[in-house]
Amino acid sequence: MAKLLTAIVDDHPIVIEGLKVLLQNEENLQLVGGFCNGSAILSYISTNQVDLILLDITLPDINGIELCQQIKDISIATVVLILSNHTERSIIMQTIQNGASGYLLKNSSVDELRHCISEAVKGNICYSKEVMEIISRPSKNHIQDMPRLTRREKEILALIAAGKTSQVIGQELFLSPLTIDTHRKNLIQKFGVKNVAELIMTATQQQIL
Amino acid sequence: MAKLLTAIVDDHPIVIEGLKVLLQNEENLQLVGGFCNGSAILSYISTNQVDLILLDITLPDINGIELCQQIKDISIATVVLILSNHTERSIIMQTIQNGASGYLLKNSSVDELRHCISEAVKGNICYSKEVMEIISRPSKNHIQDMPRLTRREKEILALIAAGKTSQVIGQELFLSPLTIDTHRKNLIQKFGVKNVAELIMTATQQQIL
DNA sequence: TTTTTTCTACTGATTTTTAGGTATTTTAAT
DNA sequence: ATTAAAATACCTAAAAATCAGTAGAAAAAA
Repeated sequence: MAKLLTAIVDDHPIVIEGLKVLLQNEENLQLVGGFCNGSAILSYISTNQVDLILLDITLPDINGIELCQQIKDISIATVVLILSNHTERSIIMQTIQNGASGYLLKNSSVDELRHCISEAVKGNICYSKEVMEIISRPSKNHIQDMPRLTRREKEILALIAAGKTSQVIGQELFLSPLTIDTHRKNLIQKFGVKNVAELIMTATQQQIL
Repeated sequence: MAKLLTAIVDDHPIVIEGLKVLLQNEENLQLVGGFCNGSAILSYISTNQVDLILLDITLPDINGIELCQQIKDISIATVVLILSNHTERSIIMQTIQNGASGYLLKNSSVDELRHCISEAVKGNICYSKEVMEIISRPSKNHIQDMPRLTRREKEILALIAAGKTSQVIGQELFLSPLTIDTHRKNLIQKFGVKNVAELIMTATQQQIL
């Protein structure tokens, strides 16, 4: 069996170097490189074969969730394993939805990493212990998932978070302030909150802002 | 010259392992261990000599900023170098105030890490390039430091973030709603924002909520 | 092409917040 | 013991947000 061509994508050089060393002794892995951003790995896989990618969510250019999708678009056979610090249920789910084969937190043990890699290349989906708990029994912080927001809603949410009133937002977007009020109302309803204070709080917790 | 006895404190095993390997070839360093939490390193240094500690801010038990102080209380000669992801000016300043000899972001290059270690053990304070920029020319996100909030203000800020109105907060704290309005006003003024939306946004960005 | 979703805009009433202040009491620090 | 800071509470008035609806036009999906 040929060695798995493996790439690491993480914005922390130290993590990349660390993972490289940790994995260089693995019998069935062949490291092809470490990448600090999304475009680097995308351009690499367009011309080179990569069997396995260890992918971080937080990257300087592209969001890891979308990057996952783009990787699978270019190379459907490449197995993507997420290695992230984000503990939000919705983020985990989105990555799997976008074709990832597993999700580990960075505080996973090295054994867990090894195990998940071997499961993932077998075609199974694999989570680290802690992630398994997050997706199984939703605890206090992970009760509600992120509501689906429309483009306009996201735009207006950001402007509200910047402290702008409906009047001002209306002027900026060339819309009636009454329209902004409607969006405001819909945002509050979608998030199931009582007012903007709670709205902004919830949205930031869910990484929307 | 004897080798520097060096410890790594980070809640990510992968980072610990990575740093270990990266530093094991350094001539003048002798790694004494990796620690996943604050109490582990504290109990270690009470009975063992440690010359240099690479310290993360986010830890499962104790906050790294306070841990830094506690380390220096036990062993004033131990050099502490912060290795963190937090880019908030106030956090950086607090660690230095608490006795740290330098601050690096985790996306620093390995060379920068080496350089900062050598500077720190010489007795100098050393920052990575990016951190230097944060503390030198405060950019958009780091303009204002965290204002000093009183106990009451923090308490009320949290209740506002939970979506409660002044009426409700007043009832809960057995205070006049007018008093809550005053605190609300003071919070908005202290943070230099226009309304609660921006207040909550700013407060979360500065890790106060 | 039809259906559904999103975006737009409105009415009217009510609640809440914000802006300008002032002022007394309590608590903490010197 | 004195000073400074924090916490309390109030007034007036304007601005903004929230609630509870409806509804047409545009865009996207089926």
